Amino acid sequence: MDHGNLTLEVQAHLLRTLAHPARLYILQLLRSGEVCVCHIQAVLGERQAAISQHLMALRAANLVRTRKEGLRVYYRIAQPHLLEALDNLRPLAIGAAGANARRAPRLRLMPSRGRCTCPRCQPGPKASSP
Amino acid sequence: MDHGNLTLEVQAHLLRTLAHPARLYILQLLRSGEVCVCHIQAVLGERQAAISQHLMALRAANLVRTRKEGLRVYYRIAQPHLLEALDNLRPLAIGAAGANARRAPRLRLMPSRGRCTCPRCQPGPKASSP
DNA sequence: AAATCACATTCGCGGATGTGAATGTAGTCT
DNA sequence: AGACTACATTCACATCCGCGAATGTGATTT
Repeated sequence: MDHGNLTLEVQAHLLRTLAHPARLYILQLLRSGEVCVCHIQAVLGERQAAISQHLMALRAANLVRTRKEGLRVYYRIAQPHLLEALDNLRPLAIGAAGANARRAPRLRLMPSRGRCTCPRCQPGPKASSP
Repeated sequence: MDHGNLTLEVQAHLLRTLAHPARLYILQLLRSGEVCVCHIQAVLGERQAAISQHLMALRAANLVRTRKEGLRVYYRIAQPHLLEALDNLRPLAIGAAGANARRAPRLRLMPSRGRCTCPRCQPGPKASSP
C-alpha cells in the first residue's frame, strides 16, 4: 500500500544523481565500455577532484562499478539498462528546451577528445610504451 | 553542430526538475488523466504555495499543461511518454537504494486521499478516480 | 462594487550542492 | 627507501533549491 512514498524518494535521489551534465557525459563515455579516470579527465577538462566527486556520486548510487588495473581505475556501467532509460528520456528534454532552460551547471568539453596517457589511448604504433 | 554539449545541460535540467518526490507524485497522479490543483493539494497535504511552485517547475519544463474550467485549473501530462520513461528508470533506483542512501526531500502523504471540494471529487461516493 | 475563491508569484531563510585548493592514499618506479 | 603517479577525500566558500509567509491575479458570487 505505502510502497509509493518511499520509492518516490529513492527515485528522486536517483534522478538527482543523474541531474548533472558532467555525470551524464561520464555515463555516455562509458557506453562503449570501461574507461579509466584519466580518460574522463582528459575529455571533460574538469579538475581531477571535481571528476572524482562526480564518480563518487555515481558509485554511491550504484550506477557504475570500478576495477583497478595497476595505477588506473576503470569505470563501467553497473546497470545495463541505465543508458537505454536515459535515451528514452532525452526527447522529453528537447520539449523542455523551448521553455525555460536557465538553471543547469554548464559543462565545457576539451576540444582534443581522449588524449590521456593510459595505454588504451595509445593503441597505435607510436605508443610510449609499457 | 556541437549539439551534444547543450543537450546534456538541457537533459540535466529536465532530470533536476523531475528529481523531487512531490513532483514525481504529482506526475503519477496525472497518469489516469487531468486533475485539479485542489485535488493535488488534498492528496499531497502540502501548502498551496509549495504545490504551486512544483507545478510551476513542471510547467516550465513543458512536462504538464493546464486547462482552466471556472475557478479550477486542471493539469495533465504534456508529453505522453514521460511516465513510461520514468517507469523504465524505476528499477535502477531500487539498485541505488541498497547502497548509500543520500538525503532526499521527504514526502508526506495525507492518509485521506482525494478529499477536495472540486465537483469531480464530490459527486461520487465511490472511490476517487480522477 | 466588494467579497471570496482557486491558484500564481515573490521574497527571505535554512539546508543541500558544486567547485577549487589542499591533503591523503594506494600502487609503481628508480 | 624515496619520488612519483593516479585517484580519493576533506575543507571552505559561493551558489542553488525548497519551503513558509505574504502578496498578487483572475474569475465567480453577492
